[in-house]
Amino acid sequence: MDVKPGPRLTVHDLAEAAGVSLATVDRVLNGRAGVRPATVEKVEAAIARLGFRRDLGASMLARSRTIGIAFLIPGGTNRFMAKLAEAVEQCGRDVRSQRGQFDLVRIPPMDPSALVAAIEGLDPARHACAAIVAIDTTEVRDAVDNARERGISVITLVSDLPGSGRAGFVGIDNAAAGRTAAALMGRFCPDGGRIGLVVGSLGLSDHVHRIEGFRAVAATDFPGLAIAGPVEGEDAYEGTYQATRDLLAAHPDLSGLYNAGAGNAGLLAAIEDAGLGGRLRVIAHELTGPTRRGLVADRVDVVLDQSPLWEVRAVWTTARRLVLGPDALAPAAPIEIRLFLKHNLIAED
Amino acid sequence: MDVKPGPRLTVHDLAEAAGVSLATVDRVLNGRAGVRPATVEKVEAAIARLGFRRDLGASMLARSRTIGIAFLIPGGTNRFMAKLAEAVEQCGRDVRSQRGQFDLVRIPPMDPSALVAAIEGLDPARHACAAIVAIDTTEVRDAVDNARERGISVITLVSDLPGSGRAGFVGIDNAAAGRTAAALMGRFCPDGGRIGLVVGSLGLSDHVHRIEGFRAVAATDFPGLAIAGPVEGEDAYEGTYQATRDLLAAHPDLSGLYNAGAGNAGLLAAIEDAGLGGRLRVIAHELTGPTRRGLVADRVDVVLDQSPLWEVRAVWTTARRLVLGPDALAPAAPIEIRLFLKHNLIAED
DNA sequence: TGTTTTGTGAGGAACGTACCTCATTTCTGC
DNA sequence: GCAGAAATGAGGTACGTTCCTCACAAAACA
Repeated sequence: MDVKPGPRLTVHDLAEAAGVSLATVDRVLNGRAGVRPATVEKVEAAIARLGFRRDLGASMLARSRTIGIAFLIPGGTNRFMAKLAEAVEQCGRDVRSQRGQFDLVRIPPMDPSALVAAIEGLDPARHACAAIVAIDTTEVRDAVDNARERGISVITLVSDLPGSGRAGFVGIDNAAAGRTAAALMGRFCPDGGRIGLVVGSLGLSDHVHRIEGFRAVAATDFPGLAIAGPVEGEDAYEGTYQATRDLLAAHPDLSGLYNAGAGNAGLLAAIEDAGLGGRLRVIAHELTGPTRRGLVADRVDVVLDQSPLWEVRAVWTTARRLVLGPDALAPAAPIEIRLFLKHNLIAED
Repeated sequence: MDVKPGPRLTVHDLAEAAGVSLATVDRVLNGRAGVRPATVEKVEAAIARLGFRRDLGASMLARSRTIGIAFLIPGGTNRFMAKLAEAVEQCGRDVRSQRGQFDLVRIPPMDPSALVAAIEGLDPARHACAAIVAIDTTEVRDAVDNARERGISVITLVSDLPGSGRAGFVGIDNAAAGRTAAALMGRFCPDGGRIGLVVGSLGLSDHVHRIEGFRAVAATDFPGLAIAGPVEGEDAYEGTYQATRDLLAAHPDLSGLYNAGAGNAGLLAAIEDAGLGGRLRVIAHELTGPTRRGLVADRVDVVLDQSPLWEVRAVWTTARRLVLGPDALAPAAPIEIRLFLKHNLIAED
């Protein structure tokens, strides 16, 4: 598989090397029917031998097709979702020069019916793909399967919908995130103690997986740790404030809090109002305004983050692969769990 | 700046909107001379108004030019450099469909003259850019400036060469990495103690910056911490083994080690041979075989990592911007300091 | 043997941009 | 008002791929 460094390898060279015509090469390359298996093999052998990769720019140009992706992102006050929406806008600007077309739709948060309605309202002619932050209910699952039949590939984003007909998932391994949080919390509380758990909703699979991961490592690696909760804060200020306040009141001995959901501003306010600021180990998710300020002020110890921008880019890569075929492009790298302390904070991205 | 969703915006539309001819639009877009400032402004206003972005694929196609990048990567046993070389190969395969051509050259490690010779041997006709892992000496600096004059843009990778004519730097903020390491080490050693510092060489600016960052935070935030070293391990097994062994012998009271360089296998072997395995807090750089195994075996507490693959991709983005102009493409995001504990380890990338 | 069916070849027209030549217009300085 | 320079317009070709149509050959059927 030695690759010529000289003039660019084209489909013409490939046809010649395979001993077939350009038309046949094209049929093989684009998976069109009407080619004998033996001939397909000849062409594929030549591709491997020459190390041929089609010119993606020319390919997209000739197709004269833009890749439309609808991003269905929950609205409301959730800061992470706001950052995600921002990332869609930013990445959307960048991909326009690669024939990408992102459309951002904010939908009511925590509302399966609204999500279903949004999915069903999509037009396959305009959007080859949809990226959704899944809510794990049967109706959503059905809507995803239905969209697939209508010709819309659905990619789940941040929160997955396993077992459905989604074309892919872009997001972190939430169980691993929960395990990591537990490992850090265990280190930060060497004398044991009780840790309070907070989530947005137990209907969100990402939050549930985090809690499960946390519990698992806490039980095996740090038997000295006790657990309270989880309580649900609805991923918003008020709900999280109240849930945290009640949790702190019920367990005055708490030595740490792990918020697997959003609503960090409310959580931190409740801690402050209880006069516990700085005396609790706090681990939270997503680097946003409140968590960033919390790190700097020593009110948050560690933030686990998934980069919205990377996630949107991964959706783009996944969608391109769906349209162009898996051979045209390398798959998107898995999204990583980023750990932030006060000292390795990065500038806004 | 409302963007039409309909048919794709082309240079023709742009010409019409600006009230000029296609030729003039072309002259403005590609920075050619012979256009009145007022006309340039008209075109740029139209670009902004329509939100025009040229089709990168068509652009590269018409240019009929491939972007050649030479990667000058140190050879030897350094595992990180091996991963970097691997990333060049992998990313090189992917970018071929975008008219990229990566050439990997392994050069003798820690050898400024070899690096200089490699730079001077580059052919501007073949390589528009060179990515080098810089060694901070005057001769290297001169070679970079010289290459620039010959028409080769040099991008420094991993280790920077500030003040030289390099076209950009791709790598982490090493001082911030050192500060982060110190913050973690301080938390892990709440009772103070002495921390041993190891580097590959004090001639490598990245290692030096890490040490400086570590010292700064240790001094201000953790006055209880004392420091031994740094000792130099030459970024290889034997040197690092001996340097660590001597350090441990000279300071039997050591409570932690921070290796700002490579040679982690040697470092861990020396710890094990001294019978200190598991009793020292160890913070190291770069997620490679030895550090990964060290994490799993509880011999390494934290690994700070820069992703070679991201770095190579960032070089590609930077090089494309150099060739296509800064407006054609968003700049590469800064490389992040990744923190790995046992629990958030990722699969090989 | 003739007639479908299926596989293959030949050729050409897009796609959006770059870059070339040549003609024409508009600005300079005098 | 004129020569000369500078700015602009008009129109073409090329890049590598996709996707057509049409013709022809080889296999399958009767």
